Amino acid sequence: MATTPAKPLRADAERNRLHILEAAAAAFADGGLDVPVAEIARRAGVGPGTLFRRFPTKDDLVIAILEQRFQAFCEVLDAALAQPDPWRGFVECMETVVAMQVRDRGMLESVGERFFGDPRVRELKQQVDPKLEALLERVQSAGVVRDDIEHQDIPVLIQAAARAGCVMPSCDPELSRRYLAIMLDGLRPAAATPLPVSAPDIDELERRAHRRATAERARKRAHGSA
Amino acid sequence: MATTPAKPLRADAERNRLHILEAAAAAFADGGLDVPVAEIARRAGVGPGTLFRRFPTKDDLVIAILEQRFQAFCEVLDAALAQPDPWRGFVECMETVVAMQVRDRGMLESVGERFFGDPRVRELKQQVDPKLEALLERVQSAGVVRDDIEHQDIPVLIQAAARAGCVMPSCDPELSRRYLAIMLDGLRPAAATPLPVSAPDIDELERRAHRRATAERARKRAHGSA
DNA sequence: CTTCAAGCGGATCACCTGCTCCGCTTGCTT
DNA sequence: AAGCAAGCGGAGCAGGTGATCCGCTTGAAG
Repeated sequence: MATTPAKPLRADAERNRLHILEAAAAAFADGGLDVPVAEIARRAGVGPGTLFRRFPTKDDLVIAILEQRFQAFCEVLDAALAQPDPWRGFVECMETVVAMQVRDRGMLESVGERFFGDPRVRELKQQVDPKLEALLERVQSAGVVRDDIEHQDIPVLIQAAARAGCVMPSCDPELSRRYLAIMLDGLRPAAATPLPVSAPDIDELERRAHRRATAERARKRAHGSA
Repeated sequence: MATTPAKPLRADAERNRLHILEAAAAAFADGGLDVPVAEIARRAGVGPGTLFRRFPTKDDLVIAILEQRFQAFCEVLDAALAQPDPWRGFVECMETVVAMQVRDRGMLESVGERFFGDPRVRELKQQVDPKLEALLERVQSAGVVRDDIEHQDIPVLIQAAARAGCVMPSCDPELSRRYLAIMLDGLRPAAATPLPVSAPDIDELERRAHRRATAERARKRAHGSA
């Protein structure tokens, strides 16, 4: 999909593209999305000009990295669905994904914060959603997860657990397992007190976020030209 | 403590100081810590110069606001401890504090992220810690919260729940109640599967964070002068 | 009322960051 | 080997932000 749809890149250019992607993935993972583009270019051994010809915007670069991450997410979900024991599959999936997020500050910041509502990210999510629904349906049918959980809750809980293990600069995957365990216990039918609020309408939230972002951008342009 | 220890401020200056604090509290609450200082000054109806004379650094301003917030937190804890039913006191306290955090993006970002490890914030936390321990001790003695929870877990869970309701730009206090409810269910003794990881040593994490921040600052100065 | 230091605020600096431009280089084609 | 377009990279631009400086204003003490 992202691989050379029209014109085959020159050999050295393609090599550079890969270097950039590699450097960006590493930089975002341990520095978050705030790492300067110049540093990514330096790490990749190219000039800023080269980077920006390939990825005209910093956002484009982030999205490219996110595509990789979502693909990994998909694979984890498939593995979970292949597990014979629904509960074990579910738990292992949650643990793996949480660990992935903790190790990747960029992912953490982008999906839930800065790129929430971005159309390209929404598309990536839609690719994951059905698998998520299947995973939840399976554990609920087996009676090992309470019925008032909905599939939109899962990513929220994943992010919450990941963040809990990320009390700032020392992100600790181990620690997040502790809080994930508490949340998982809260998902069992035994403990369930009825939930006080219904699950979020993610679509609506995303639309709102996107509208707001667009409006903000428009406001800034207007400010500039006025 | 922060109130005029040495020299009484001139009347108009004191008035301005209060305006600044008010404006900063509002701005941080709904814009996060990234709001430009200039905008706070504008909202307060003063010039940037005035603001920086009173609060020489943006950080100083943030800390001043945090002092207020922590005091409010203390009051909520006292109220919870006054509740005759331990569990109800605990739950109401958690719900209130989570709601406070959701409504105040600045608090959310500062305590767990940007100011984690800051000595002044640590001091504020120490003022809250004993109350937190008492609150937890009470529910555990009553047998309504599992025993393998430790007091350091509480702020982490609060932050996690608050963040869960903050899927970016539309922070929704209602939504965070849903996820807090799940976590609270996970705290009941009934559901408890043994926790896989021990509670964080917050002190150690804070020391590490502070050391890292100091090192980073030193690195930048060196870069500047070299 | 006079006086004067404390206070004010905006122009300005220093710096950082995303992004662009353009003269030079380099891989592919014939 | 030669020619040329695709590619390169660094100098530099635009804009935004924290912080400062300095000439003017104003509250309050005598």
